[in-house]
Amino acid sequence: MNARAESQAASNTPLLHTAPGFEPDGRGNCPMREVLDRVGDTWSLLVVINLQERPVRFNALRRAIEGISQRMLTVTLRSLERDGLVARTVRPTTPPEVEYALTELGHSIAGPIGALGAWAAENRDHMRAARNAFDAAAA
Amino acid sequence: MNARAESQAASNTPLLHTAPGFEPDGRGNCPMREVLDRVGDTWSLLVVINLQERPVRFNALRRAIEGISQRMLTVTLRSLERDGLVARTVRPTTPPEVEYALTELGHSIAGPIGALGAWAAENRDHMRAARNAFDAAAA
DNA sequence: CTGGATCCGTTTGGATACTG
DNA sequence: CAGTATCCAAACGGATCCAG
Repeated sequence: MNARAESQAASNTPLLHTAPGFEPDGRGNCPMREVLDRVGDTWSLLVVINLQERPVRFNALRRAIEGISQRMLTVTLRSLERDGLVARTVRPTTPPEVEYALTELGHSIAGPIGALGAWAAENRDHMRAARNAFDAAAA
Repeated sequence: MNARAESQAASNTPLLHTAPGFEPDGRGNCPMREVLDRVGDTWSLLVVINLQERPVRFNALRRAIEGISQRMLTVTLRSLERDGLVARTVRPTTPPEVEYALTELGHSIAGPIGALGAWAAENRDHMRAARNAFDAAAA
């Protein structure tokens, strides 16, 4: 089969977005992309994981997530709240106490995230080894 | 319980990185972060999904993933190859044919990714609604 | 066909200082 | 305690041109 015929055959078998969550909606947007655009940033998943056990207050969360700046914690929490994954509760005491908790939707994403986390834990060494091998070969 | 006592109690119960894949390794790096740093970008997961069924050549992949630029496809494939998720095979014909396929490691991550994709498909409307409600409340 | 190289606008995110 | 506002450097990513 020559190159042209092969590419012809390939175009007969729709290639893209065939897995669940990847079907485009007509304007090139697939659900996966929308979700990644929202929780695929540096901090969102880490925040979700840290809220899984129980509600946590702002500065406790800040201390828990090593390396996050105050600004990014605020921004991340607002984004998660906006998407309905996190609920924000203010108790008007002095000083004010603001508690963040996962919503039902937030809890529901913890499963898939956990699956990815488990994969990460199992395969980090494998990935590191592959990376070292690749870099060694390039040198 | 006052604020100090509460924060004391909180510190007695380790908060961070308690889920699988989130335990730090001593230098603040958790597996999840490493993985997200590698496949959490705009295109990596889409490339993996598109390689799930069968190996695909460069330009077929380019056509399949709507919106990806030539440069980003190259960059993304190199990154996935470096991490051992994708294998690159060159057939020295004229014109050259370069085929990309998932490695065993690449196939193993398709499961967790699929779980996230399924969640995305099920909950995209829910997230959109939450977002609209939030924006409406802010206005 | 499969890229590499370059240019350049956009976005991300850290540091810092200030507020109720 | 829980933010907000501003500044700024680095990274991301698209467009374009060139090459084996």
